[in-house]
Amino acid sequence: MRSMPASGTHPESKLNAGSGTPSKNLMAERRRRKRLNDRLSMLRSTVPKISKMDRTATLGDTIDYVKELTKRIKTVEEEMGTTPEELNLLKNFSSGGNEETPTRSSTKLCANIENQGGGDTKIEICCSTNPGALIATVTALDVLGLEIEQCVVSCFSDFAMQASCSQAEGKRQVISTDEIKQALLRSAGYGARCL
Amino acid sequence: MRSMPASGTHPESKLNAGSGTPSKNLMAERRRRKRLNDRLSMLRSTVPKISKMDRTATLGDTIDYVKELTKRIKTVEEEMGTTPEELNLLKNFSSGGNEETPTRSSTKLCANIENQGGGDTKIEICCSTNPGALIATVTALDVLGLEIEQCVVSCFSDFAMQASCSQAEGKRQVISTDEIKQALLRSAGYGARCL
DNA sequence: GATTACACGTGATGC
DNA sequence: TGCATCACGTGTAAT
Repeated sequence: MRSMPASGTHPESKLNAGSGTPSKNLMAERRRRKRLNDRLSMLRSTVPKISKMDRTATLGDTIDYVKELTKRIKTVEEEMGTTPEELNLLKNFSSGGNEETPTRSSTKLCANIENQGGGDTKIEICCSTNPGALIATVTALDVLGLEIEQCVVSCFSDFAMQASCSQAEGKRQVISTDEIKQALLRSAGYGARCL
Repeated sequence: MRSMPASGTHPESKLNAGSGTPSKNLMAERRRRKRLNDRLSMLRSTVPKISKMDRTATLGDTIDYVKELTKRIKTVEEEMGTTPEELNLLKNFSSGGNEETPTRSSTKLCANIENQGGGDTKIEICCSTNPGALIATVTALDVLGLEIEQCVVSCFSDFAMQASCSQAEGKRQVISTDEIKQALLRSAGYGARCL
């Protein structure tokens, strides 16, 4: 406890005792110091791991904490980025979606969508086998609000999938077949791996 | 630029000019100030958003940044908890996994797993249609390191899926059929909805 | 020219 | 005892 460091001489120090504009600057410095100490206290209360009440220690702990947080953020967001392609999908959707298909040159990738009327849609997609293609496609359909009624999947030399879907209630209705195609190509071509 | 604040009088200040043990403490204070400034610089280089080079501003920005980071961590981790059921699955796995199957009373739910040898496994699962059952099952298989080679899905009155899987390389090998069954029942019965 | 921010040296205080 | 940390008042450069 350092407790009230004995401000010693009250305002008006030795040299500028009688002048009219004596401690203008002094007061400013006092305020500055106070602000700084307040910030320091806030820091101490914000950062959980405070080893000592030292100024330097506080700053050091803060640095460590920030680094640790950014690290965690990074890893977690990486997992988030690869695991559910939904976010990327949604983003690509809201931002127009027809920039261009990222056709991942030199790997097979094609899709065929047929609107059967009555909210029913027939899906065919085929691409070179990549881990996660199936899960990405299923997720993409889910995001699009297309419920799979029946599907057949083969993942040997290529990944091939045929599915009959119905438009889920309450989801974004009236999606064009082309939108569906773009989304599926995107997700399947992405080749993102889960976990 | 505040640039080399003119240290003014070199070591040996006005009062302790001739004494032998004069500025012992002085040096210490110098070192202290240096350490503190170093920490401050490290902070400035660690925190991306530095509005001004002020000491107080630096601390303030740091506080804001830490708060923002913790906030993002919190929200992201919350999303992680709900969106991919993988984490729940993995947790259930590492913590024994055989507490009891949460058999979601009054809804159909059954699975059958056959080990075909050579890392090949035949999966059959059937449950009352619930949104997300397919995606949950596919995700679960992915987490288990089982790559789907072929599968057939029907989602009309019930959700039914048959699949031939092969053990993915590098993933946790030698999973018992019972473990697979438990995991699948869990995920399918969960009925968790993505997004 | 007034205000702001900093570094400096020093005395005080707790380990 | 010395060693570390702190608050203080002041000089001074930059805005």
